[in-house]
Amino acid sequence: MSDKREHILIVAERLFGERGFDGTSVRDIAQSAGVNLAMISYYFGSKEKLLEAMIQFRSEYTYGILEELNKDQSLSPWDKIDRLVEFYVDRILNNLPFHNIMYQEATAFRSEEIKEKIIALKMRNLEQINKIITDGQEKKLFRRVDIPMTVGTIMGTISAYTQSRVYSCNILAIREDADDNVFREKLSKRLKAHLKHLLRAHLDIRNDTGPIES
Amino acid sequence: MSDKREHILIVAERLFGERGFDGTSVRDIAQSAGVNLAMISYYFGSKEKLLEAMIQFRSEYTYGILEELNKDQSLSPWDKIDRLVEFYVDRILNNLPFHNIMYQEATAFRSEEIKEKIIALKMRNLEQINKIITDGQEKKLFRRVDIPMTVGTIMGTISAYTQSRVYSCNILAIREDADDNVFREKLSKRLKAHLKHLLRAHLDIRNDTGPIES
DNA sequence: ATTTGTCAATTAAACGTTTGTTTAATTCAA
DNA sequence: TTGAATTAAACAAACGTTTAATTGACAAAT
Repeated sequence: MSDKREHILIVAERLFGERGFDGTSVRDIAQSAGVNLAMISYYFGSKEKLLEAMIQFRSEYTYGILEELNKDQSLSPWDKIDRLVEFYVDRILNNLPFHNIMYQEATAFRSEEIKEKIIALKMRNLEQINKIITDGQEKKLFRRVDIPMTVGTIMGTISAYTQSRVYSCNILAIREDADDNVFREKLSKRLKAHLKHLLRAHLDIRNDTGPIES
Repeated sequence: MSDKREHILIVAERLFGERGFDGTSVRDIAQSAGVNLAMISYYFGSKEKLLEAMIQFRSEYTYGILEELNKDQSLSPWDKIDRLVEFYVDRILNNLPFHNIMYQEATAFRSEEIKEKIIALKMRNLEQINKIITDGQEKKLFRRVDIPMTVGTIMGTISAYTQSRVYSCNILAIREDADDNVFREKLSKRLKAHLKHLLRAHLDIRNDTGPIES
């Protein structure tokens, strides 16, 4: 992929993430990327094809990481859960614009092709996490839980704090105009701790106790 | 509020939820609502003001429910958690378009006024849930957890399954073109069961056990 | 070594739509 | 008869895309 093409993709990713797909014009992208307006059509064919190319680009970039984690025989299921949490929090916080686009696009109408790509991506990830949890169940470490819903909890919790920076800054008790790295660092720590804590209680087979004392 | 004004709001809500704010034109709204194009400006002033009016409308509609739940002395903290889950799942699933708008708008750039309104709404809800959980902690039923993050987990888990119908249908193992009521019913049951299960393990003070057996 | 040919890269300009909003005239009810 | 409700038409601006002309680099031919 040529440097210029990739550069356009990265700029567009940031803009889409900030202002949404419809909220970003081809002219905005061209100007921010420092290229002529016509180059977007020249390289990608259309604005929508650009979005498809972006998803493709990022998918390839991520590919295989979950699979590697799964194959690693030296890690216990509990280790893998911790690694999973760390991986997802880091991955999402370090690619906020792209993640926001995926979130927006999954909801909005848009082309069927794009929707299918996003869903295929989700399904593939779900499959890998499914393996980790069922492995833990077979080893009598995890109790029986609703696995797809648990995945939704992980992703949803992270997303709840990445979609609105102002809200998150309120929760984290930092200034809204705080440095991006400070924001990411604080949110990352908080999310990882909470999710590990949550999943430990949720998955631990020893917590299959009787009814609640109320 | 006049009937026609309200009717426009409801129609716009559905369209915004389906196609996004930018993806819906004023002409789309006018046509779907069966009113003249100029009536939107006449009633609301502008498309953006319409969105503000919509948020106001729905906020008033919800107002007080969480507060009532909180005040109810006859319910134990565990009861309140269950009620909370049921309330939120029902509330969101029965107002999917509006909820999707709130999600989209919180991320996208848009006007500061709208963002502030959404955040104020979130903060108010957080405050109520905070009361429920701290009450449970004082009564030695709940352990110490990260409360804002826990709220994020509840909202995020629900949102993860409301933003993409196709994905959710895959998980629920139903046809994508299934009846809306069937979809809502199935998803509602699944989400409520998972969230109650999850929160029980997460909050129960008896689960403050030692290190994990790995 | 210089010229020529070729094709991709790049440009400014224009295309036809669609956008949100406004205008000015008309309808309608009180 | 007064004022709100409603309408069709028009507005300028912004949109995504296309066009046609120009530039630039590099291989082939002289």
